[in-house]
Amino acid sequence: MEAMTTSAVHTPRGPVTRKDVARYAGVSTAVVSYVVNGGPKKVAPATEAKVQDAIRILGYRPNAAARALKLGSSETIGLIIPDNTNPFFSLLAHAVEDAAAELGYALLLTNSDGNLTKERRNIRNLASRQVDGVVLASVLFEPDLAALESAEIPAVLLNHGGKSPGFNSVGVDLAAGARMAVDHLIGHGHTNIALAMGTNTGHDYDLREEGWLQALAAAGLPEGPIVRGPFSREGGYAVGRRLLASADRPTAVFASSDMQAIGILRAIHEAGLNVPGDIALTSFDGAAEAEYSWPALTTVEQPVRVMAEAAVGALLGARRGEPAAHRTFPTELRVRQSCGCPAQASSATP
Amino acid sequence: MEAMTTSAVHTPRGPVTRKDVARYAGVSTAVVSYVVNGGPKKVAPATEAKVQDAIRILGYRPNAAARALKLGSSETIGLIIPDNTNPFFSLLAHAVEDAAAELGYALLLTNSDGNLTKERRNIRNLASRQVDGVVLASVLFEPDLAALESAEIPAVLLNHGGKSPGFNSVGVDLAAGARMAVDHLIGHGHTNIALAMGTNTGHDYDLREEGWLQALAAAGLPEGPIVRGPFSREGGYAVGRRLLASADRPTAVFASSDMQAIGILRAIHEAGLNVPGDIALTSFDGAAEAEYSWPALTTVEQPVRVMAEAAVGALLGARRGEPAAHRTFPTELRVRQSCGCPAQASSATP
DNA sequence: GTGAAAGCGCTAACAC
DNA sequence: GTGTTAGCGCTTTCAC
Repeated sequence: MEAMTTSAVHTPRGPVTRKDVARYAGVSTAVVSYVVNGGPKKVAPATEAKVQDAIRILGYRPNAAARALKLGSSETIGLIIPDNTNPFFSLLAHAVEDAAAELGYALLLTNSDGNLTKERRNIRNLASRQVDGVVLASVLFEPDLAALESAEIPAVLLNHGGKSPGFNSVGVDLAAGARMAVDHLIGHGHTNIALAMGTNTGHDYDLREEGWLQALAAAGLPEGPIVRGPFSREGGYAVGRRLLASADRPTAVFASSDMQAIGILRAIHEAGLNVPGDIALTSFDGAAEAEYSWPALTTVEQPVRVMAEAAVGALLGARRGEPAAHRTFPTELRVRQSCGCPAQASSATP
Repeated sequence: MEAMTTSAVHTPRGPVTRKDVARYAGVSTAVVSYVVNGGPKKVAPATEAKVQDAIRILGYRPNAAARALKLGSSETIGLIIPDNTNPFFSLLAHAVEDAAAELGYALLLTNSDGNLTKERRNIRNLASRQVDGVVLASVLFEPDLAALESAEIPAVLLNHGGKSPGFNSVGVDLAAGARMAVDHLIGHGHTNIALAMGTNTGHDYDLREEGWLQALAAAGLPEGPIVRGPFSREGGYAVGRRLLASADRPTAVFASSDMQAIGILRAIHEAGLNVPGDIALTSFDGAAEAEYSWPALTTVEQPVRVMAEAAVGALLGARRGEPAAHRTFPTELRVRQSCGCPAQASSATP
């Protein structure tokens, strides 16, 4: 007698597949697909209910690998950044994750550690994983996207000048942002304004440097000293010490990233000097950390969330055949105290 | 005549598959597999060379989805954390990514934003994506792992007391770490030591609180004030202000995370008070940011990289049938200046 | 040492 | 509205 086989149906061995659901609900596997995906065919309400019950009771979850194989899409996007430990990139990663999740995509995170070999390996790895797109903050100005191209995987470059036609990119106007920060310092009456510039592996001329130059020139001010070092707290610290030791110590400095500014701040404190009294400081990025340094940093904020949404949008747009484009977003000056502006009266009451 | 069909072979339409490689190399698809995977069968050196050439020339990259479907493993692990923007978690994410990449696994990053609904959704999502394991820093003390269990996906809980037998977990001895931090403050002569405790969604009694209590009791000191707030800079700031406004203002405070300490530091600075002169401070986690605050934070450092490696190891071990276990790692006190210790002479010379 | 072929779970023609 | 079925690209058993 077959009467007891229902118990076997209740507990299929191993993971539950669409076949188990179909059997349990007494329908074909196609119908299960239609229900799960809401199409492409319509299903009678009664049937749908039976299937939904079966899914719930059996605890069925579609196998994403099978789906990816069939569809040629993993519903996943890849992110390649130098270091997700850097506040700017961690914010970006979070924003990209949110934007992707919103559309049902998951995020594969990879760090290149500013290392070209790793970046290449990550690109290849993501390509073989059938990601539907890659957001890349490259070490290089012209990254090697061959692996992605041959797999027809769209990519979007981050904070890239957009000089490579044919590639999607999103970024901010670095020069304009830098000008804002330097102009603000000029507005405070400074005439000897240094630049602490971050150094990248292969990038060419950074437009923040140009912005600094432009602002100085426009105000008829002489070029201040330039110090260069890594985009990191440590890099900023080293650069800050050099600046302090120089003969014509500047009265203000524009740092190309918040992390560098944080390091510079430490160097200044250690020297027993005061910010902004002895040296004023502005920087770039708008990291959360910049709001809690002492004094709080006046910084040029990048609209990271908007940029992340645009990046994910561009990726998915590219899949639908939209042409590559460069999208530039405006930055905003977050005025705090490191520049010399007075502290706002705190609205919080203890 | 078929002579010219080679040109068609050279440029297979669409993505290159293992079949194209086989045809080009004049072998069967099985042999291509053997070569790509280094087994399970041996291949003659000459044949192998032909296949490797074909792979290179055609630019073949294995399809991970097909492989995942066949093998039942995506060679991917999932990470669920409250917020990858928090330095502790961003460091963890980086370390997990490294440990996973080392073994050929990729990392699917998800943020729960401290939100139970999102955490659940992320768990289910990762389960359906056939991840080979999940590292979970849960909002709850007893997360709902049903989706993972039914899919037979191992999980490892992070910084979980290890009270749930049957679950893998990795963490540090929170009480011992807290004791270290508080003992150090006691060593500086403080007798009124407050606790700034972070609040989690569903976690029960946090052992850092117990450690603080134990240290005080062991020294015969009275219980200091406790203030509670979110594990964030903002939370710390609010809590700091409350502490400063209280009648018997403490002369020292132990904060349960670096982020809170950063916020407290701001509150103290704004009040025109001095750290460590007026109020000494120690905290917990060992974030990079703690080294660059002013003054630099004395903090209990968690060995994040080691923990990440252990977590990934446990996941893969579980796949091989190893029993679940709780691994506890030692913390270390990074002595800097917020506690009252003198600054080390800096070894760097500008 | 090499090849043929079954089948992983799913989608979407196409037939009814 | 529902069912049948052909593959997506890969791994691996089994035959040779």
